[in-house]
Formats: sequence, structure tokens, C-alpha cells
Amino acid sequence: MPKTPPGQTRNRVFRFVRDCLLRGDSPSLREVQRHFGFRAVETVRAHLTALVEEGRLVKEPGRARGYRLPKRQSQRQTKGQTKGLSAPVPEWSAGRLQPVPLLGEVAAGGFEEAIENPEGNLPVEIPDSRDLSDYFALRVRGESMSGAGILPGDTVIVERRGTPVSGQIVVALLEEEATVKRLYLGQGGMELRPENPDFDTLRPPPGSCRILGRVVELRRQVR
Amino acid sequence: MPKTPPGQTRNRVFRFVRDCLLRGDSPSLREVQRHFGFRAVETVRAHLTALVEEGRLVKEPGRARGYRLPKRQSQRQTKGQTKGLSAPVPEWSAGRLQPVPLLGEVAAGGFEEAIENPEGNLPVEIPDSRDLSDYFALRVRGESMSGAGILPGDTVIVERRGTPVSGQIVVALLEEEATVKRLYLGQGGMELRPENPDFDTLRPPPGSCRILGRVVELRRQVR
DNA sequence: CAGCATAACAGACATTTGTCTGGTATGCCA
DNA sequence: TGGCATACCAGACAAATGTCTGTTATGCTG
Repeated sequence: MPKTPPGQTRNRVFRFVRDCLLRGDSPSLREVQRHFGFRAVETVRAHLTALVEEGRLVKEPGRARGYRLPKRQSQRQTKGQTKGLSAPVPEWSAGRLQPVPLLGEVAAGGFEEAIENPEGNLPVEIPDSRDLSDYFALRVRGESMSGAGILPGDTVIVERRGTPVSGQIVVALLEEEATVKRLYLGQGGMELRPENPDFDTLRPPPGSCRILGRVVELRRQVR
Repeated sequence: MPKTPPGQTRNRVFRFVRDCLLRGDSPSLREVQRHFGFRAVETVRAHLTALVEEGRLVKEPGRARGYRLPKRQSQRQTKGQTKGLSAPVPEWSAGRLQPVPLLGEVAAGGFEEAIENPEGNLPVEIPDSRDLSDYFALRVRGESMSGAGILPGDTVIVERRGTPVSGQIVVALLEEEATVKRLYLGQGGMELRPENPDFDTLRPPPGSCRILGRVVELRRQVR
């Protein structure tokens, strides 16, 4: 019955469980017991319940393998580190994962044709309230939106639902070519503004342009 | 006893279990049963064992909640059924998709603490050759990389493997703060260059900086 | 039609896993 | 010295969870 200094074993137990959980694998009490060579399950349980009380772990009651890492609360509101506007925290993992068709660049060939022949699918999380068929993905071609952090080669995920709203980043279909621009609706009609001083604002005559949808997510493979 | 077309329920079960797993939460048979309203556990077990045989899931034997996403992508062989029907949305497979822990911003509080309090999990596709524990995700805080199209609020997925290479975009740990910069290794030591003229290049003295990993993907939720 | 495969049900059963109750030893401190 | 807290052990127990065996439909196919 080797007794260790207070808190030492507890930390080792915590690190072990944490590493398991980061691997996506919640350990059972007896697995922890075996790993440390304890001769009683209760030893592990004591440690884990203590860790829960300390707030270092969280337990879902009535579940086997129910220990979790606590979600981090937004504990930094007093920090004042938000110089200017703070970026909105994205809500990942809110809906279900669905295969959104990746249409490619949609330059030559036409949009309708691209819809029929997607290049592949992208796992995208979409809200429960939406339908999978409202979404598609496109690869960005030009530099015209680089000022908004949208670079050539990036993939944008587009939701084609609802009416276009002024100020949104949209995908527009102009003469069988899809382009990403920021949409503005004024008295003079529709404006498609690039976010790059080297490009000009487009003012397509009514009827010559179709808004395919609004950009809801962006993904980039680095290197 | 409503009977569904062959394979249909199986796919729905698969998607449900896959989404659970990507959230880092392996469901029990009875949880799946409840979700679908089956009146027998065995129904679920039959589906899951079939999914394991098809290679779409993997099971760790003798464990409660032992179903996992397969490391290797068994390409979907959907034998028959490929009739020229109305473009059935191809099921992208959950092969190398794995739950990567999202650590948050890691500004105040320190990195080690952030590892212990992830905000959640992000479904990320990682290569077969890599291990899940080599990845984590972070939210970007400052404007210092906006020239590279990395904006505040974006989420970067980081691979912490191998030696840092000059020219890569990396996450560096400086005094308990994680920052995204482009790394340059010269004779004068390490340089961390922002990609924004308003920020200065950092030249941390040796030993005061740890490279946590390299940015491999970027995600942004628009609006 | 018979034969076969699949989808689903029903309920018993076995294993895994968490929980409880009580005990021993050690160190700290008033 | 006697509490008192902590670390750990021992074993029984109960709840959660996976496994098995058998049954009823339904559709397909030769």
C-alpha cells in the first residue's frame, strides 16, 4: 500500500484520463486502475470524484464511461483584450453533419451542369432546421475577395435559402460563371462589390444575374 | 414492425453513430435504440455489426460503448443500387474523419490549461498515416496574419508533428500565449513574422518559445 | 411455390462498469 | 496523545450495456 504525497497521484490520474479523452476515448474506472496498478477500483473512483469536485473533470451521471473534459466557459470577459470589435465565437458542432456536394470552380461549363456532376462531397455541419439540398460548396478562383480573407483555392460553403440581404457575401451567377462578391442592394439596383482595390464593382443589369446563395463557411487547406 | 427498404435504416443508423463519434461521444446500443424508437436492442446490434462487417465502423471487443470510426478508409463499394437513378447524394464516408479537440483562443489562461478544457470537437479529415492526438484546433485572436487570409475568429487546425520548417505557418507558444505566425529559421535564430504591416516580426530568444505545430487547415464561419 | 435474405421484435442472459460500505495505514496538527 | 484528513485496499452489489437465441414479417428469385 504505497502512499504517495498528497495530490501527486491525483495529478497523474488526471493527466492519464485527460489524454484518453483527447483521444476520444473515455476510460472506465477499471482501465485506469489497471494502468496505475491500483488494487482497488474504489481508489480510482475516489480520485475521479475528487477531480470532478475540483472542476477538473465532469461526469455524466448514470452512464458508463461518463467522464468528460469540462467545456471551457467564457471566463475572459473582464480581460479587455477585445480591442475594437470582438469576433463572434463560431458555433461549431451545432447541427448534423451532412455531405455537401463540392461543385468545383464553375467557370466554364455552367452551373446547372456542375450541380449534376459534383467533384465530391464535403462533411459540413448544417443546422437541424435546414435541408441538405440547400447547400453546396465551390472553390474560389480569383483574387477579388482577398480583402475579406477569401483567397483563390479556398472552398466556400454556400446556403441557397431565403432572400439575399444587402451586405452579405454571396455567390452570383453571371453569364454561366459563378463569382463570390459582397452584395449591396440600393436604389440603383444590385451591386456586386469585390473586396480588393484592383477589381471593379459590378452592376449587372436586372435579369442578367442570379444570386445562388450566401457564403456561410470557408475552408482552406494550408500547403 | 415497419419494415424499411434494404439499407435505408442502416444508413440512418450509421449517420447517427458517426455524428455521435465525431462529437467525441460513443453511444450505447440502447441510446441508438431510443433515438430511432426501435423496440428491440437486437435491431441496433444487428445494424452495428453489419456496419462493422462493411468496414464502415470499427468495434473494440469486450468494451462498453466500443464503436469507433475506422482509421482507414474502406472505400464505399455500394455494389448494386448504382442504377441511373436521380443522382443519389453519394454518402461521403467517415473514413479519416476524426474528432479534433477545439481548445479555444488560448490567450489568457495558458496553453496547458486550454488542453484540459477544450470547447468541443471538430470533425476533421486527417491522413491515415497520422494519429488523432497529433491534432488540435485553435481560434485565431489578432489581426497579425490577415495578410495571409487568416482573420480574427477563424479556426485553425494544427498538426503538431515533425520539425518546424522555415516558411510554414505555425502556432508558437510565447509566454503562455499561443500565436499564429509564419516561421523563418535563419542564421540569426528564429523569426516569427506576422503577415500584416501593422505588426512587427518577433525574434524570441532561444528557449523562450515553443512551436506547437503547423497550421494545416483553416475554417471560418461567415456571419 | 419454396428457398433465402433482410428487417425487425421479444426477452433472457452475461459482462462490463459504476457504487457502496467498511477497513488499514500514514502524516499533520492542536 | 488523539483527532482528522488523505491515500489506498477489499469485496459485495447494482446499474448500464452487450450478447444470445428464437420468432415474425416482407420482399426477391429461381
